[in-house]
Amino acid sequence: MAHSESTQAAPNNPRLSPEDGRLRRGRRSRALILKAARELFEERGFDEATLRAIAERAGMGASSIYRHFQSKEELLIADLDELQEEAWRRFREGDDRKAPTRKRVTRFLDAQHQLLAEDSDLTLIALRATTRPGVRVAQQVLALNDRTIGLLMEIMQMGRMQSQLKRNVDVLEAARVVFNITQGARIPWANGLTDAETCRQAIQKGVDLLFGGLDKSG
Amino acid sequence: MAHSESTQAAPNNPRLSPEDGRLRRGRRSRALILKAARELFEERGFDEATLRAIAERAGMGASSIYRHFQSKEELLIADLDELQEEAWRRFREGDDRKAPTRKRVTRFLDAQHQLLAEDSDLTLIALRATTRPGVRVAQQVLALNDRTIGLLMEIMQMGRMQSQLKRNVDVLEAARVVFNITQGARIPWANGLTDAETCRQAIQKGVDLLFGGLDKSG
DNA sequence: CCATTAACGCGAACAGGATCGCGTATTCAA
DNA sequence: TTGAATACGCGATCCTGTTCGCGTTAATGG
Repeated sequence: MAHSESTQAAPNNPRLSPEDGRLRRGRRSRALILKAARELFEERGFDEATLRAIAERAGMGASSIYRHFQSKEELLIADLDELQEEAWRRFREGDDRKAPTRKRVTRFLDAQHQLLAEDSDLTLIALRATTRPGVRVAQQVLALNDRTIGLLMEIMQMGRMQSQLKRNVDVLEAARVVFNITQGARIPWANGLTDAETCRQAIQKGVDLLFGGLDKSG
Repeated sequence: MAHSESTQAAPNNPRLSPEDGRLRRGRRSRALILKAARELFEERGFDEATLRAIAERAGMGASSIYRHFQSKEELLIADLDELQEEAWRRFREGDDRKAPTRKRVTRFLDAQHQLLAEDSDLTLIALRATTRPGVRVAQQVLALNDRTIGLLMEIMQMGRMQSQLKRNVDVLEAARVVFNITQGARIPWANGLTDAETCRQAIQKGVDLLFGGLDKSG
């Protein structure tokens, strides 16, 4: 009585062994759902992929999906999570911590862009998700974004300590600006108004402007 | 035969006088719908305001709304349009064309913020709308955004000609960055994670960073 | 007058995301 | 063995944005 924290989905009973038969079946179902969802998102796009179709391909009823996910969008951000990890991994391998800060930032953004460019849907839905306050998926995406911002901040913090950047810059705010530049640049792309390369260049230009500044140096 | 351009909504028969009784009734209905929609958005928020409730308050059936608007979101961007006009108006009156560019930009952004701060829903839905490619409302919002970017560009172009800004800055790209800073800063606010003043300051800080640059000047 | 043509309005129906209540399977404790 | 607890699965149902087909109203032209 009186413990209905989350609406449902995602069991969290500490007394249950991870090898519990119920949980194992659950994990398998979850995997099947994700697989089906990814395939259908790829084939038809997010909005055209019906939950009922996903469920059918996963071999279950539509309502069962809600045992494992709280919303359709969560099926996507599961991917987003992995994709970000991958972007960071690619960035870190081959990263030169002594390279110019601007270069390091660009390298990270390129790695991220390369991955996102393969799936404009993901970008779009992630953005859309943040426009639904109260829904859990919004907070999940915002948390992911914060992690990205954190990484950018880390890079710039290092640059500031090496006196590559002005001493008084607020690295957190700077990281946010960089992030917002990327987000903004992706909207026209995800809407089919520009291609991936143009999007990449827009990000590049924006970052260059930020680093160089607009004011005539005096 | 074969002329179904728009799905429907918005008559455009040049042979009809604007004083045509049908059109007049239509305009009245449109106004009633907008009034009801604004009230309900205000009272319950966008997502909680049902089309059926809006229609009821407007004194008609829900489906009739689609004679005048193509989607629920269009009920909002009608406001967005006016709000932007108002922001520009407020900015222009009392604008000093010889003031420092950074100051002028800030003034405009403050004027805009002051209006948007009254209605976080509007901000959120406008953003959400741009994540729905193909739907007309997306293009409408993108067009409005472009107009804002255009105004910012205008301001900065003037600053560049007065040698306040570096000669080689891409003012269009700079304007986009400024715009993206504002958009990004509003997301946490619209999600209830920060208050309006924090949002304003974030925009302020971001713009300052952009103008000043991150690189240690050399 | 009457036929034609639009713009309007409406109730019914559709579609798809999400919820509910109930039944099943698995585990553990007594 | 039995009973409680818990994770799962499912069909029915709800909710709401949107579409459809039909009837109504107002102007136009012969």
